[in-house]
Amino acid sequence: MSSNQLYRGSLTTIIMRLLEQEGRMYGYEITQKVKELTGGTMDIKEGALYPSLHKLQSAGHLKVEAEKVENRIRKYYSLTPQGEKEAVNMMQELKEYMESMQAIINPKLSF
Amino acid sequence: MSSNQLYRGSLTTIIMRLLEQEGRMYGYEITQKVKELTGGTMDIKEGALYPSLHKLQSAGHLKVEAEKVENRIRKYYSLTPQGEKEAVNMMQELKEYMESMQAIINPKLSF
DNA sequence: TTTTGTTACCTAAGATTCTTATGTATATTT
DNA sequence: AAATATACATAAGAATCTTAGGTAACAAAA
Repeated sequence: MSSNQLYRGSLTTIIMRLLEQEGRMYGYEITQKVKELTGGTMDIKEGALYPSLHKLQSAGHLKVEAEKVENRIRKYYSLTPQGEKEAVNMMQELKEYMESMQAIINPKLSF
Repeated sequence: MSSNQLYRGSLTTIIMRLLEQEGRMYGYEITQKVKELTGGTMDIKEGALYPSLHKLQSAGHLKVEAEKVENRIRKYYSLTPQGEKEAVNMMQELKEYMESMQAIINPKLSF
């Protein structure tokens, strides 16, 4: 009981999961990847993304490397070892949340 | 694009869905039903539930009938006709959100 | 050539939605 | 007599979002 992220905080889970899969991404790339994967349904706002990245970084889950590409700065983020563990936890919590929602919206008939 | 409830607001969706299924429920009953359906994983807090019920009511999605049962007041909520429509919308949005999350955490291999 | 669009970062103000804490009251169980 | 369960409620604070703005480089269109 009680350990309920419920619906909030999916953005951090999305970030962590994408970095787990891709290894290394920069902020803008994350917004584009999410649009691509969801067929445009999800639109990560920069006003939400950048503060989230910074928070994950200061929590020690992400590390950052700035690079100049075509005369523009990119900040590449990747998981720290601690972040790898956290990513696993977040995925587990998301899974539980999804299963809980399924149980509510589509309950097993008890007979 | 842009129409993203994302993860927020699942509580209202849960309330609307349960009322769609059960027809008529009171607040405390909702908290117990959610615990039961999710095996205790989800614990709806009263501090979140009651304000949500009141908001849904003033939005015209719910109607309420107070009854005295065993010398205690219960407030039974049910969907208004407008609420029935809204419940369908919310379920559709939840479905899209769930599919989007699936697409992100478990992307189809493109080859 | 000026404006618009894309890439790429950022922050601040405000809105929304939650948790925690607290309160009232009745009934049952320990 | 005290604790637990039932049943409602609100307020303060925390967390997470949207909206709106800002900087800057480059490309394409008007």
